[in-house]
Amino acid sequence: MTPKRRSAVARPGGRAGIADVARLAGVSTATVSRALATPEIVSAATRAKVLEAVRATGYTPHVVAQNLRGRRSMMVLVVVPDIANPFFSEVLHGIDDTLASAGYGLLIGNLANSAAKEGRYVDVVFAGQVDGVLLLNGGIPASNGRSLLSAGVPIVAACEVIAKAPFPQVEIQNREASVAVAALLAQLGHRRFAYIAGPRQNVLEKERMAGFRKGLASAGVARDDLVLFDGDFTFRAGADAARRFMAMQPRPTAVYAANDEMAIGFLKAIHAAGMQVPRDVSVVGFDGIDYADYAEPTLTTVRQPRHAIGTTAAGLLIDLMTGKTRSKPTLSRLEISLVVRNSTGPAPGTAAR
Amino acid sequence: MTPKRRSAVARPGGRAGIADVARLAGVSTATVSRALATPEIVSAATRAKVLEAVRATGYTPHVVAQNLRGRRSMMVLVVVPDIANPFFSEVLHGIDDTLASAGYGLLIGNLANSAAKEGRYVDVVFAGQVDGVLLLNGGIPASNGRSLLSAGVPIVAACEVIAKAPFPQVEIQNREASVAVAALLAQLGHRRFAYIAGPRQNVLEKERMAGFRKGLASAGVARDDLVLFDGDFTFRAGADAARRFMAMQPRPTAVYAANDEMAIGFLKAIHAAGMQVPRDVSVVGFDGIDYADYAEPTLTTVRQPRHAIGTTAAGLLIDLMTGKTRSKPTLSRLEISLVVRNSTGPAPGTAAR
DNA sequence: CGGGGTTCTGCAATCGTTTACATCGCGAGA
DNA sequence: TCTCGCGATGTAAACGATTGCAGAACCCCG
Repeated sequence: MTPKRRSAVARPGGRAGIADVARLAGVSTATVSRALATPEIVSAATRAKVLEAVRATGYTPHVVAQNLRGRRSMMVLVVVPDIANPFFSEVLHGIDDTLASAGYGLLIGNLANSAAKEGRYVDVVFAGQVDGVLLLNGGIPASNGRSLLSAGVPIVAACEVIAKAPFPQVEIQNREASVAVAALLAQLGHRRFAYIAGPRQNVLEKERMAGFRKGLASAGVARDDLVLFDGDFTFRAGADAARRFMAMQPRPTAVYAANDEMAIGFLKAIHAAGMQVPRDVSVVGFDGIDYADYAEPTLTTVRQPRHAIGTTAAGLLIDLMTGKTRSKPTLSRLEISLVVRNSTGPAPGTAAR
Repeated sequence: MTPKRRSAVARPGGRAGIADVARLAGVSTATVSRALATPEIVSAATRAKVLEAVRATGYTPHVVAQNLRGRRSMMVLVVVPDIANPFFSEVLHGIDDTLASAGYGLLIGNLANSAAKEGRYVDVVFAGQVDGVLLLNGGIPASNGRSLLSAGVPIVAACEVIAKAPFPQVEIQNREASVAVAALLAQLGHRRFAYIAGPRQNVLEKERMAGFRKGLASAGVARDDLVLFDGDFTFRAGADAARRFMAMQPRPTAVYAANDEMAIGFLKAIHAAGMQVPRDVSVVGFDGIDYADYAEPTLTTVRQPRHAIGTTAAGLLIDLMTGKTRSKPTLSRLEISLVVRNSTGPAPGTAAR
């Protein structure tokens, strides 16, 4: 008889749908929907009936269906170079906090430092799976000719700024911080320097190196008195630099690394070779990861507001997604602070002041 | 005239839909769908026409709509205690690798060590937003009375095993490893020990402590010769333990920490107080995070196959989601290895052998 | 008692796909 | 020639919600 009959409480196999609730409450599905989405427009009596039925059935709206109709997914894609990097994981944390409290879910696009995966995430965006994208990778991903830009989805970039990008970006004062590092070291009496670089095409790297150069120049240091080591932001790169450093004669007395991991790798290797920090050489890092305060000796570094970078970027994206603002190429610059710890000291042969 | 007419190529405002493709190719939407999903059942000529139209329109299937019809979301929720923890981020990496290559997206549920957020993620699951859940937090989340278990979604747990859970789990040999640590230390001549614990209710903590106790007992160490420090898996907890350690007289000669971060925090604080490792005290950690090899001295630790934990768990979940297997309470145990580095040495007063 | 305005509710279209079922055309076997 | 079978395609009903529109019920007032 009753064709397509469903149990009044819940379908045998699955979850309760809005129709089940409607039937139990004796109203239409439209009313159920309204009772939940805009309670003020249904009568108190009806609302009570519906809520009771919702309770009885254990109904939860099916988000996928809501999204389809509403043409939104309440989901944000975050493209991150390396999820295992402690710097990014803290930024992610900030992003998650802000997004979650606005009701958005976080879809993680981990590049694992292999740019080839970018295409996959572009497809995700074109497939309408997300309402916005947060780029932490310093580039605009593309997939067989389609740029992410043409997907018509709000975008915000953070950490690694993208030149001429038509959307808001959040960055920190890389250059200013590096100038300050140079000033600190010069003031301690250092005259010969080394710099452990990140990947050369990386924006952060360029800014940090440029700032360091500029700071040294203002301190009257000759260009020749700065030696460069190549690196890739890993512990190992720092250790490798240390080996090359040890082979030099005379050696620089102060080393600035483009991030903390390389600085710590350097510290470790230099120690193993029998040198003392900061007696023989001063070392400065960048980022302010937790571990920097537990290195031996504790690392002087530039502390980035990692959590704030995340919340700021996420906030900008939410404004874009909700239509509160329109996408414009703006640049938010967050302040950083130089935290001086025990890996820096007076240059060898200088009287402690 | 033509009611509801759409541009033949793409709607002015938005993306091309399957109807646009169908119109351009001169076939029905059903055929377009089939040409893309099951190419072998459409004629070669039609297939070519459709593919050409797809190219011309730049059509990408709308995943949300596909999901609605297919009653799947191709999305997995991972509940992780703390995304910023380097241990978990590497596990996540493994999970991501496996899931991504099977076409699943990764939805991150970061607890940020505040269990209150659990409820939110349970709701996500009940809302049909994910096809499966990966639990790394050692508990089954619930939201106002509804347990995740009743959501009818495949679940796999990893890292922190959940007692009597009705689904597959992946863990490592915590107990065996701790026995091995005890044996190593005893063999080095140590007789008085300290253990820096994790949160007492944590399963890993219980296993590690139990194993250590067992190992010490087999080595003939009296129960009184083990002192316990409380901790919570952070650097700071290790440093705090060190302060209490320094105040003791006589002091233990070997310290085992339930994870690497605490071991490194301990190392650091002990050093700052003027003691030498391993001359005055030996230290062992657990996890094998990258930092451990860059601590001063390099840390002896138990290395977990973090990436493999992730891939294994994800693999089990995929089997469940695709119906290849049915959920059963199984336990996969992954091997770990003891990596002996420079933070361990003969007990003070023992002749180096 | 009728008219006009609220307030609440229901009907049905809609979002963009997939897919069960029906249909069509065509070649082959009877 | 009729029928059967089969491959290729189209039609339309899902999937599970939201929402524009219109109708019903009610209230207030003249």
